[in-house]
Amino acid sequence: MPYDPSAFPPFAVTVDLVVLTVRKDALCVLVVRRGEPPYQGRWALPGGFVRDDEDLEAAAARELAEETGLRPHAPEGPGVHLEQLATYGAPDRDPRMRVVSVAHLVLAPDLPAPIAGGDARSARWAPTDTLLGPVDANGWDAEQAPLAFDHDRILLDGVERARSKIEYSSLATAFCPPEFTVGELRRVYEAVWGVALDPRNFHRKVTGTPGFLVPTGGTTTRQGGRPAQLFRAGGATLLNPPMLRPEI
Amino acid sequence: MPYDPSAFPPFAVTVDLVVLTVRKDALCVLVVRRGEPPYQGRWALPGGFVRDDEDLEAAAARELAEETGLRPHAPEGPGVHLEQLATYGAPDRDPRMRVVSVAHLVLAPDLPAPIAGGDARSARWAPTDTLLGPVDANGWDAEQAPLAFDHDRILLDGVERARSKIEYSSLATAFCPPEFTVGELRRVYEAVWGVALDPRNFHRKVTGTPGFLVPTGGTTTRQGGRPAQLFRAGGATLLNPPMLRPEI
DNA sequence: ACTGTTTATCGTCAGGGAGACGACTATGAT
DNA sequence: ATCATAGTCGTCTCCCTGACGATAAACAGT
Repeated sequence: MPYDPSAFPPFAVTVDLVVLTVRKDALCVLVVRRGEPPYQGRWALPGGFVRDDEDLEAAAARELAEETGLRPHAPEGPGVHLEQLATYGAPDRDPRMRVVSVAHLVLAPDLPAPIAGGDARSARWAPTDTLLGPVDANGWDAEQAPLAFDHDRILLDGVERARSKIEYSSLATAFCPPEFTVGELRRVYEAVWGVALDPRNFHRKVTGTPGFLVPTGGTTTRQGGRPAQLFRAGGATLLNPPMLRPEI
Repeated sequence: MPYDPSAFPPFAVTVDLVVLTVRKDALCVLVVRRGEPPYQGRWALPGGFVRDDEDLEAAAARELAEETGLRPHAPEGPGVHLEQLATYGAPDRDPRMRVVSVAHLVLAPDLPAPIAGGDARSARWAPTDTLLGPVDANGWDAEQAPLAFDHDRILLDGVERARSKIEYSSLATAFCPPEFTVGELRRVYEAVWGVALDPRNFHRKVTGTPGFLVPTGGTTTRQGGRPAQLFRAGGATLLNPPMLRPEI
């Protein structure tokens, strides 16, 4: 068909962020409170419009920096991991106009300050299990009500992506500080999967996979008990054979 | 920020299709020849604009029907499989305007007719290896030149998605007719992965996985040799433990 | 009819990895 | 000193996989 600007409908394109971290042995997501309609007062995933001259991933990185002050690193480098998740474009997902949102997934280590940087909107870390399973609870706290728009679905997809990716990649280290112990890494897996893992078998698995962990020489007792060796993430990005997620 | 239509730039949103099939023991992709600039005369992935009231997946299904006459089935049902692949939105990916394309992946069984339905554009099945590795060849046939726009990248991502998904899901059956033999299924894996698999171990694996294959009772000799049992896809969608892709 | 070829299918065996779990070590808390 | 906590090393068994031999059932050609 010939080029005709009237031949296609205009869309708004946004990026939404599923920023996950592990805090106090729980998988948490960054949510912001909406200041205006629709869904005023409800929690939502952070996000914003893609600019005219901006790539999708650049827009996601910009929004991330605006909300958290974090900057994504190169793939698999230590620190924040950013990847495209999926795109959501149901015609009625935003009542104001036709919006297509390219969701991105961010995995970050536990941040000391609640949220650095950020704009005027209030933001917080919300445990994903209270957001994803609120229907099971008897009372329905407005604080725990579903997220705005279709963000519940986006969050669910993001959590499921994280759960499956740590099986066969070394991405779980993205939830850890630059130096971490085997036990801390195990608690990441346990928080993301919501299961208990055998410390001895886990230790054998991760220390026996070449290139996964590199000992730094130091030790720490920050978890109590016997001092544990400190490691940093090795160069390996793929875990083969994968870490097995226990049957439910 | 308050709602202001001038606050966001307008985008065109399209869907592009990576339609894969296995023909003559080779992984092939559906490509169409472009009739107008840019990239006039070059091969490209089929696709088109998302309509104003149309969901993304519905747009992909519509384009698929227009190009091939195929209709996607429910997930994992026998027949055509359709899923969202990724979204591509570099500012300069289309010289005419700002276009964000939501690519979808389609896995189809070998179709008897080259392309049924379809519009005026010429279409064909192209082996993916000649499209993805043309730089290695000494001569550079225009027929084998890279695809238009960023479709080479999209194709690469689609092939990689297919390669990894048949590891841990029963999706390889989407490349097979409703009834198929173990050998035919093995040739699908061999074509998609580009490796040779041991027929005996493959047979043990697929017939020993509960819910993967259901015998229909019939046999066939369409591949020559001893008659083989016919199966159809069982209800299982996940393969656990996964089919192991041989090391390179 | 016999032989070779092709494909399907069953069986055997050795090695690797994972689950289950015992044992020991090195800290801090009481 | 004793206990609780967490880390680390070993062992044993089971299951899965890779490698590969052997048999079965069709067809093609002589």
